[in-house]
Amino acid sequence: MQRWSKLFIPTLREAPTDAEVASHKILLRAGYIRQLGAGIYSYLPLGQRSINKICAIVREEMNKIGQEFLLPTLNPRELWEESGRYAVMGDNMFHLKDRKGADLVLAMTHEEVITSIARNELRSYKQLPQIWYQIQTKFRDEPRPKSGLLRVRQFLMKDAYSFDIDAAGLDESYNKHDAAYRAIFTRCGLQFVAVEADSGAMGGSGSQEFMVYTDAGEDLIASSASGYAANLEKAISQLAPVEDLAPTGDGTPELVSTPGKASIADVTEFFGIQSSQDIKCVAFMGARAGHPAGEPLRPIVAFLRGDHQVNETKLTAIAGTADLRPMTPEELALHIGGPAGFLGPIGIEQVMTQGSLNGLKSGKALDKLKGVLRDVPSEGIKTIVVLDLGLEGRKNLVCGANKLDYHYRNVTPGRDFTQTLIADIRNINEGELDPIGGQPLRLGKAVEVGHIFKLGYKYTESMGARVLDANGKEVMPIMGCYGIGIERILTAAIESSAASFKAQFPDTEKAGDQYALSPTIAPYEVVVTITNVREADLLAAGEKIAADLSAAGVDVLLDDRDERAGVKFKDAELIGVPYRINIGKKLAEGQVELVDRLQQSTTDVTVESITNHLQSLLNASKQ
RNA sequence: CGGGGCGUAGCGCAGUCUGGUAGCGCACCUGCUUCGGGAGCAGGGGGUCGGAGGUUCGAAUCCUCUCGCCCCGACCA
Repeated sequence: MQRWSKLFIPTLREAPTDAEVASHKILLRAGYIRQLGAGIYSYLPLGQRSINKICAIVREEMNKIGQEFLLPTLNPRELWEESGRYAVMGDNMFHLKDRKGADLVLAMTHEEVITSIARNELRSYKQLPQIWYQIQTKFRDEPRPKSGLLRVRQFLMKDAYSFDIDAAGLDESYNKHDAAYRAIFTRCGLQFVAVEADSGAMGGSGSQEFMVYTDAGEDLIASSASGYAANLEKAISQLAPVEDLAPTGDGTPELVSTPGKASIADVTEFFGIQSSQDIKCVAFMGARAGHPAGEPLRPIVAFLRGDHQVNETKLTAIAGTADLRPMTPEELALHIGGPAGFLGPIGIEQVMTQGSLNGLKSGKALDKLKGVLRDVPSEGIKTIVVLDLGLEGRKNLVCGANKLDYHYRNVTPGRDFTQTLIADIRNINEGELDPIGGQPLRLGKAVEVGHIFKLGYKYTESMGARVLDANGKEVMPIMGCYGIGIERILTAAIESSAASFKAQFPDTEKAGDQYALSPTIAPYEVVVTITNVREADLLAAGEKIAADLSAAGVDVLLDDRDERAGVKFKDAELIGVPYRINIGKKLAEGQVELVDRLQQSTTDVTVESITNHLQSLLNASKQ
């Protein structure tokens, strides 16, 4: 049992102006954290207790599948040069020199350190599989730290790495982490979704992010009732059928004068059509992925339905570029042949047309095409034309004529123009149906609390880790990596809870600061509030109840401060503890009040039964 | 790195335009009263105005430089 009167819990009545998001304000006001610099925070006793509880849960679950390490954060620069990440990380990594002038870095993650241990120690397939993890401070020189503990430069991360002899083994290690992560987040009281993630340039075979919906998040994810969930960068949907326009005249493309009609809205109004019956053109220049700067940029033109938005991550992956930027007017004229507002697919000189690669949509053929695109040098390259899947099979569309103040109608893909490839390159929209169960998709901001990723051979190859297999042949172990942001669990829990309180009491002035944590991660499971410590009966009863609870194994905080009841109630709520026992007037009748902040209920319980009553509540919450 | 905003007491803010040597609320300390939803009255302590330089008889206030923090964007294995 701990006594509030002896503790350091510096609560604030008002939040510092620097705090913008709910969790940041709450963490400051509740005395969990204090800021030292941009993206650098001290964890005060309450914050530390909560963090410790989260770490304990992570350890318990991770110990079921792996072994804990403690690894150095101070790393020699050479180690990161070996893996090739020294250059990749650039300014995102903190650099320093020791007294001899040797270059050191502060580790952002521990793939390099772990792999160096693996290559030195692992010799045989008999030593595999291994799952190694650590919970440590990581450093990232974020270009823009923000939102309290959500995006910081120094933070705790649980990082795990698996080494397996083959892909089947990696699948197993990956699945173990999937299960462990679900257990961890559930025990922490989080409502999460596991989404398919963009595996980036590495093209790994599997990658899942564990996300918690909150407006403070920086990612957009789509999910539906049938269990489909994906990052917007990966999400696909079923499109409702769209009625094609009836052909006019002889049904072939017809040039129409459309003076000044440069926007989708103008054009659809002019023709009296839906935006889904119009073709939108988005034009980019991009550097070929994996090639040195200085190579000429390549033109990439995307065509989508007028009511759809291009997803640059998808387009980047498809086109094999490292990045994209919009074309300048000069580039539009050169590569497409028309002015902005009147761009269209007819007449573009493409990198490849009508070839065997044309029209491929998925699978190995698509991968092959992407490979080919990557291998085409940029010198003198013709335009790469990408048609979004949403336009496949459509007829009699309206599009720009690549001529100022003119559009075409009766344009049919495949008949009137071809493309380099057809692919999914758009953002899904909320309300569209998911691809597996046909349920409406919900789109929302979310924060990433965990990520599991099939790494493959990236590090074992570059850093030279080898073991002998059963045939005595030297093979590379295959790796997976798996991260959890410890502070983000706390932050996400606060954000979610604060948001639901706010939704419930939209009018309450400070609803944004109302929240409650799961007892599993709250700094204390219960606060025993003696409403007036000057009344000997109340004081004695509170002491006894707190002592009993403590003896029963409950993590209890006794508010024995000589403060007014209102102050104590407010403080107890501020620190997010889910249960509160009020020792007050009803004691004369042998009763105390149990306030359940998660259920938002208050019940009278007899002094004799309060310990058992609370214990059963706590046990239920741990299921 | 681009755009915007802000640094005055522990927290929230006023004062800056129109220079005259710093003020309010909360918090803190003392006393009395009060005691179930951030108490009342009285008294009190605390800042040299982010930093440096300059202009001036005189600078929180004007000028120059600089440091820091927040927000939007870019970036984010």
